[in-house]
Amino acid sequence: MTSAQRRPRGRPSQPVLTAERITEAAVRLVEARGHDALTVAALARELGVAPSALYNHVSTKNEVLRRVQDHVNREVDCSAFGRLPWDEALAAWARSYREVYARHVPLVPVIAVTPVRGAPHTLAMYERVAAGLRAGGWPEHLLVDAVVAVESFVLGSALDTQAPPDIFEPGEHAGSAPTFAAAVRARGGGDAAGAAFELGLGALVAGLRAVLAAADGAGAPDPRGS
Amino acid sequence: MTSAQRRPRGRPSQPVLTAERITEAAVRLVEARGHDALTVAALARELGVAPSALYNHVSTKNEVLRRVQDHVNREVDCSAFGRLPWDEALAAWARSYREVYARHVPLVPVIAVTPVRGAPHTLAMYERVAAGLRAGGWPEHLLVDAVVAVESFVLGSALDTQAPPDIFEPGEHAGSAPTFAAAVRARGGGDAAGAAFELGLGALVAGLRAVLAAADGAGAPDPRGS
DNA sequence: ACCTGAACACCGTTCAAGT
DNA sequence: ACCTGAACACCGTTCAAGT
Repeated sequence: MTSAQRRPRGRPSQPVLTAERITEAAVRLVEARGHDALTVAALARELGVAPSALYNHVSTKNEVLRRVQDHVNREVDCSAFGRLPWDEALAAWARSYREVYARHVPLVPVIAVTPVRGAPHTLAMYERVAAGLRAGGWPEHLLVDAVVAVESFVLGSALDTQAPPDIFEPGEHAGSAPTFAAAVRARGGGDAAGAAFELGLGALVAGLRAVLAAADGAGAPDPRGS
Repeated sequence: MTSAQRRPRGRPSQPVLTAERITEAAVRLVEARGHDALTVAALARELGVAPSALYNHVSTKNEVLRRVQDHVNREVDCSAFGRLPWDEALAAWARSYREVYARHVPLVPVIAVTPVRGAPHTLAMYERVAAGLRAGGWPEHLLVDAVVAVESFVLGSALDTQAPPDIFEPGEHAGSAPTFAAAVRARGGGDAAGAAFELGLGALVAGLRAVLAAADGAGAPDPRGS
């Protein structure tokens, strides 16, 4: 069904413009010069064609973005599932996921709304996560919600990596926010976004353990410890 | 220091263009016609001036966006702090926060990187949250990380509200993702994004209760229940 | 001090014309 | 079938000229 297959005779000729080639060029461009550099004009330049030529193979720039996003998802490491208990594997997946999207922040709003059909690598990632959670005892009906919850936290945390280190410095209005200002001062230096992510990830995964235990049956211990 | 103060004599004259007025007009525009309608040209039109006139009062469109974001934060309901236990108040705050940013999705990447200095309403929100958590027993050094963790989850969940209902429908590649496809089918219909948010919020808050209990002292029960 | 109007350097996208 | 080149309808921003 590709245009290569529709080219049955004659010499192999020159490399042809395809959606796949456009995606690869877009990934190259983003990796080399960042997301701001990904314009239709730059993409066409990279491929040695006129900008309008691209529209014979993709219908919109957003389609290119969706293809890039699926491509980027291959970088997310799901290998911990099957090797570690589900909760540790989930945390490892979340760490890798966040790291990848911290390098591709403009794709965060894209992945949040892009259907998995037509995004094979994204689908493959979810399959590995789902299989790992099922093997860990998660019931089918809660599984997707649990994945989405972790994903929401991960993507929000990926955005947070872009915050300047002094984002919470209250400046001139410190007097009107004494409690918060003191808490900001008491916060450890260094990788603040990373510390918040680890705190939240630990809490979220612990809470999910409790959800699973409660779903498993009434004999499970009370996770609140009260 | 405002331009009104620098206008000591003469009649009150006509309403003057100020950063505050520009912000109000921007909020009006967004509320009436959505974020896509917020262009410099439309904003100038709303105010009855030439687009270039705005640059006498704000240095960039992004500054307008930051001002709108701070304004929007007033809508987030923090009233549960002081009225309810910290964990319930935190959950109520998170629900309101998500709801507001679900209506202002384009502001999500803005709030994630905007310093609180010069954002008085945002700072006031954090102060109420911080005071509520302190009263609930949270130590200063963990407080901001806990808030950031919840915020990351909230903002990710706000993005997730924009996902189409069939975002996880695997389509033609369902065969390569049987576990995930089955879990998607087993998922309840209705407000899927809402269900994932509530599952994650419950888990995150439960996990934070455990973090606090562990920080409070060695006598606290083991949250894992093992 | 602050507004206007023209201009600039971009965007993504369309489409008639070519081959 | 697919590419080029010109054009379109926008963007945000700058700046000389006015008052």
